Amino acid sequence: MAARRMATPMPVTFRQRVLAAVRRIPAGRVATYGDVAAAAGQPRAARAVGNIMKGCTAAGVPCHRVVAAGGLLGGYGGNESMKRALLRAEGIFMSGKRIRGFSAIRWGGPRRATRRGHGHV
DNA sequence: CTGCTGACTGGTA
DNA sequence: GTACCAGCCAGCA
Repeated sequence: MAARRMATPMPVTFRQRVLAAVRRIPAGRVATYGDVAAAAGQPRAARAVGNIMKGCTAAGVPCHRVVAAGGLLGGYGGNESMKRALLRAEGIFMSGKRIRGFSAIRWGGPRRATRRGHGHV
C-alpha cells in the first residue's frame, strides 16, 4: 500500500465518482440515483447524478442499471423501452414501471429496503 | 460570477 | 392509487 500519489490533487469530479459507482454495479442488480449519489459521496445529489447519467455515453457504464427510487424505471434519453429490454436481458423483470423484487436486486443490499422494522415481505 | 436546468426524492393533497 | 410542490446538487450558458 502506501501510495505516494498525494502530490496530485486529482480533481476527481462528482461525475467521475458517479461513473465509477455505476461501473461497480454487478449485472442482475440495480441501484437508484440516490444510491449512486451516496456511493459518490453525496446522497443528496440524486438529481445531479441523473444529469450526469445523461452524458453516460462512455462504454462500460451500465447506465441502464441505474433506476429511480421506489424501483421506478427512471429515464433513458427518452428510450425507456430500451432500458427495459436491457434490464430484462440481465434477468430483471418489472411490472409496468415498477421493478419486480426491486429491494431484492437493489445493489447496496436490502438494508433499508423495508424500513418498517418487520421485514415480513 | 449569477442563474437556470434536469434520466431525482419525499411529502402532501 | 395518482398529481402537485418544494428541496437539493452538479453541470452548463
